[in-house]
Amino acid sequence: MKKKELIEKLNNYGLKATHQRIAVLDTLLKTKTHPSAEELYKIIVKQYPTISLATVYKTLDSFKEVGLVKIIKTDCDYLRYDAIISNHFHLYNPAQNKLEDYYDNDLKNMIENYFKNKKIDNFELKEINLQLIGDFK
Amino acid sequence: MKKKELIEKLNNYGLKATHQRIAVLDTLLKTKTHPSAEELYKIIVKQYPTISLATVYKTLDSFKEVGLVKIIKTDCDYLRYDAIISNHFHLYNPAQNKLEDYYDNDLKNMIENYFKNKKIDNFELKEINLQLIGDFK
DNA sequence: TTAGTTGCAAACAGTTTGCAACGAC
DNA sequence: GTCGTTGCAAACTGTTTGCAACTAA
Repeated sequence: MKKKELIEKLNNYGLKATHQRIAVLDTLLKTKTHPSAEELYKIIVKQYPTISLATVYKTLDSFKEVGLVKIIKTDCDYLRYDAIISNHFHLYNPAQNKLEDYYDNDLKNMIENYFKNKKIDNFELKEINLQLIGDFK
Repeated sequence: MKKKELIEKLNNYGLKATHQRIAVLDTLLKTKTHPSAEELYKIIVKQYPTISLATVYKTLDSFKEVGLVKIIKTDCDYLRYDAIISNHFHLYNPAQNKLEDYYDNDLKNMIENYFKNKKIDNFELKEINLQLIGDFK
């Protein structure tokens, strides 16, 4: 994504387009591993040596607040971030600590249809959070 | 569950039946809210004033190692524990931080059948981790 | 110009660890 | 008696915060 587009995206979400935010958003969009704040920081600091880890945290928190990213929790002991593109699931392997996106509209539709017919007592479903645990081959 | 049964259960899983472990297992089985280590500690310490928080952590970790409990991660910033009884899903509300078991064999079978026919490329599915996010009424 | 953002260092929360005393087997 | 477990305090890790300096709009 070009710098101009990144700025536009930030503005669309009501955020000032600072260098730091542009760098974080750019890096997060480019990184497919669902990185932690620290991982993002280590990548960004190479191009942008004055950025601080706290800023990465604050930036990710702002992004989360406006809905630009989601937090993913896995078995590992830090938060991972997911730049939101569309509704999807995750594949995860605890031993490798590897997390991948999994797009499957059939599965998504199947589950959504299931809950159109079947209502859960005393619960109004808003969102489905599905992690598929297994081994990458 | 009676004390005798608790001891038996611990032994079956290869664990020495100490007072502390009996208390933690007993409390965890009785508590339906999927408590954190600290919550369990606060309950147990009333009956057993000398137990320490570190012991609760160590105990829960032993339980996890042998497969007596599972860790559940939600939006909240501590770990919650689930005494394993059978395969089930979870309902979760982030605002209330409320987590409930959700048993639904139809849903479970539907998803399992789906993956009998549809294989994921380069991934061998072992386990399904499903959280239903929404509002309790 | 100014309200919001950054960077630093210090604080924080939940969890883990080292180790001497203890207890289950 | 032995070896694993406990309890304490201290350490650790990831994350958050307070605040003065800075900067995008």
